Amino acid sequence: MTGHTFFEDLRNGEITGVAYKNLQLKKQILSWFVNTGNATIADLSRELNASVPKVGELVNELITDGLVKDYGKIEAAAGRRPNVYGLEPDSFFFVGVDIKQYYVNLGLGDFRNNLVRTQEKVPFHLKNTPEALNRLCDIISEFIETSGKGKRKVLGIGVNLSGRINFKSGYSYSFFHFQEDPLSKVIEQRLGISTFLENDSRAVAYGEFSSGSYTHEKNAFFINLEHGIGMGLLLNGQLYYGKSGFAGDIGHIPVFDNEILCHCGKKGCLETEASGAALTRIFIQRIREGASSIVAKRFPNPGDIQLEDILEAVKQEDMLAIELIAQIGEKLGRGIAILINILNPELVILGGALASTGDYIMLPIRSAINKYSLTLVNNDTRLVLSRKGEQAGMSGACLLVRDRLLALID
Amino acid sequence: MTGHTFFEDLRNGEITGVAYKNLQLKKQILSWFVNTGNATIADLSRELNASVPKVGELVNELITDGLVKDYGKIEAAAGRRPNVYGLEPDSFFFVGVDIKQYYVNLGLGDFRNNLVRTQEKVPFHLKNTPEALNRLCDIISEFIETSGKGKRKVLGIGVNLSGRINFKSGYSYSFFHFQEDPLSKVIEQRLGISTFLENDSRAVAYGEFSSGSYTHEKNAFFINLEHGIGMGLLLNGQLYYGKSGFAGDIGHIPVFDNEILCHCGKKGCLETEASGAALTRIFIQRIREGASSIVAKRFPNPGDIQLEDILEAVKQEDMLAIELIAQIGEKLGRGIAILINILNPELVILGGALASTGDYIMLPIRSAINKYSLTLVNNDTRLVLSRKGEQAGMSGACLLVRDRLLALID
DNA sequence: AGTAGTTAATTAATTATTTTATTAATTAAG
DNA sequence: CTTAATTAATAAAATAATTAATTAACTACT
Repeated sequence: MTGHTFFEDLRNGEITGVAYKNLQLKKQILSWFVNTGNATIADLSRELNASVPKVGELVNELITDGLVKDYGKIEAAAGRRPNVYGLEPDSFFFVGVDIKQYYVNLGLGDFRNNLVRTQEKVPFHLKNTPEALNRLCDIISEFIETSGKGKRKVLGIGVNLSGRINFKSGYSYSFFHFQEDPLSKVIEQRLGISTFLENDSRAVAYGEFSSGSYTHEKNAFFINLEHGIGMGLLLNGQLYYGKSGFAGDIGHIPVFDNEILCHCGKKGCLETEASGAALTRIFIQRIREGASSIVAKRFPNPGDIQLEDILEAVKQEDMLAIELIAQIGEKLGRGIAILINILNPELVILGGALASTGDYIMLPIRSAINKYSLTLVNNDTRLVLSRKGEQAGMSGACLLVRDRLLALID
Repeated sequence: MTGHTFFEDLRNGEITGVAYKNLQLKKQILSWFVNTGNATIADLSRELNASVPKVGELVNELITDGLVKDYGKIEAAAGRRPNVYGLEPDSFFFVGVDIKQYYVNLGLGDFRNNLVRTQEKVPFHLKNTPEALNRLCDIISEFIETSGKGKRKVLGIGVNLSGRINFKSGYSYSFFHFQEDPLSKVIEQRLGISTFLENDSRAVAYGEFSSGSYTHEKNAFFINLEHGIGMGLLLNGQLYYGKSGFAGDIGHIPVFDNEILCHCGKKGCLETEASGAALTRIFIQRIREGASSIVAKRFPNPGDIQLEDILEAVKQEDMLAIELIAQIGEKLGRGIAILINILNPELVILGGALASTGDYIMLPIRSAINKYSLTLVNNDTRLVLSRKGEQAGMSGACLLVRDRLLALID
């Protein structure tokens, strides 16, 4: 016993020798609780290759720090019943902020990946101005104050932003890059709480991968189908960033021989024909060419039609919308087939607004994958729709902050 | 001191407690020597967070086992000079077998990644028959016997084979899959030495990544340009396999809208227009259409022209060959641009037969990458030519066996 | 050349951890 | 209802590791 708390030790870079090893073992214990769930002293001792008294001592210290809880005795086939231990959900909390184009979702997550409070679709217009940044900070600040847990109980804030993000430096290259300091530091100073920035698709991906059904998968994609196309990659069981954190940019891979200029400045990007933006563009064009659709009736000016309207129309079985979403799916499938051939994943999760059309987009994607990727490889790959929807963004942001602060990931 | 050698402990799965921890620390010490080079006791103690006496004890045990060597004292700015320790090259050896279409390269590698003996271009025709397998075993067996080191000194054999390989099970899906047992086991039983199978491009990639210049890179591709296109991926500092070991299949990603049937059964594969095979096909076709080339003179029947002849012609500045290799490069570059966008690597190494044409293929690739991938992302990426050539295959095979047997990788 | 200042290696002392033994808690069988 | 069997938790003993102290080896400066 050093008398220092887990977090004090963690922040102390000078820690060596016995204290260092104890800290490492504590991290392993917490990591086990996070990834595998509750466990007995005997379980931990066996799995982490440490003696029972040692594990018992460290677990007790973690209980003293408020991070771990004794969940009481459990059933046993025979013999004395063991106590199980696990994370203490009420010890500390994390705030996940999921920034969309026209609104923000905020979630307060506990240690065990439950969103104890959420505030969805808070009006906010994502613009690259100091005013928008101020407004964002105010929204987060008010959310924390009204959450009733007290600011000191909030260990960290995770912010999901679209575009290229370098999470290590905390810089955003697409929004709020008008000051010298990295964005994460700016928010941190405004709110007085540790803040981590993350690419939105990657954060959602982390939420999906860490939640329930998919914790055993080691190599997976999460494909975020909104106006643009984003992706989060799980490779060898780790979130993959690439050299500067720009990995996963599937939207701008050159796969078409078209002349459509993408907003990235290049031609032939996947996004030009297989994104929500492309769907909207093509839909409006077809309406203007005289195609019939239930959407057309509601909009005297076809230019006013939004992506949401088209997706709504799919659900109402509008023929034009269904036809076009299938086309988009077919093209997306070709892009995904490329990835499957290269990375041989076990799981592909489709999420984002377009994924809400269910089989209408999923089946064309599946058939394109079968057509364009090698059977031996794509047989390994399960294709599923996200079932978490908007939750995944907030939850992923909270999880990333938790796991970074506990130094379970780097 | 348990009295057991490192390898005995390693094989003993039942090992627990103190002995287990000592074994782990020994692995870390060896790993340090492998990846970072020689070190003093003090260095190791600092880096591995273990005390000086403990490290000293374990290093001495490793010396007793013959794995580690005392390299004597080194210079120091002040104070008593430390002894440095490192791998003992002569303790054990590994055999790397690089199987090509019409020949085999064999190399005997020591603990420090030196090929102490090689036997290149041993005639061998890669066919999917028991006879070919027998001949292969004979070749390996003779190489070991004539190497002069004694069979007992050979710790393992690494075999590189093209096509899809599952290294964990030891199965090959493209060659020698006519028996029930995995191929690695068959060879192992024939020769009496532990054998590991690996995809050829991945093995070469490992050789390149582990050798000298590129040990600091964490995310890199090695692209193997032969008749087909293969790739080895290093992601987050680890060789990447995907779910079943099929990752890296860049040759069959669908990027063209052509009608050329690939040998994989699909259309539009990158290989159909951007491989050595495509180069040969197009070259012959152009000759038949009446194009002039120095190669044409040597072959009354254009159908007899081989890839090697065309590559030779490039070096002699044959205009047709140069024109076509640039075309191939441009198309390859587009495929590589896709990968760069998705994986944001820091290094791309071009290897294989086509890479021997140097700038003739490299420059078109580079310009296509600039054209098709995002500047922010491709600025991170260094594109280089392999300088190891045929050596990389043998060396990579040896390294993979070494690191697997030392349990440095899994 | 001698000495102060450094750093390595070794040894001794101390601290920490694991192992073993013991006690406690529980189930199932007789 | 008692006892044997089983497993957990705790305590004591034995072992092992670290830390601190010492000695050794070397440099540079006076």
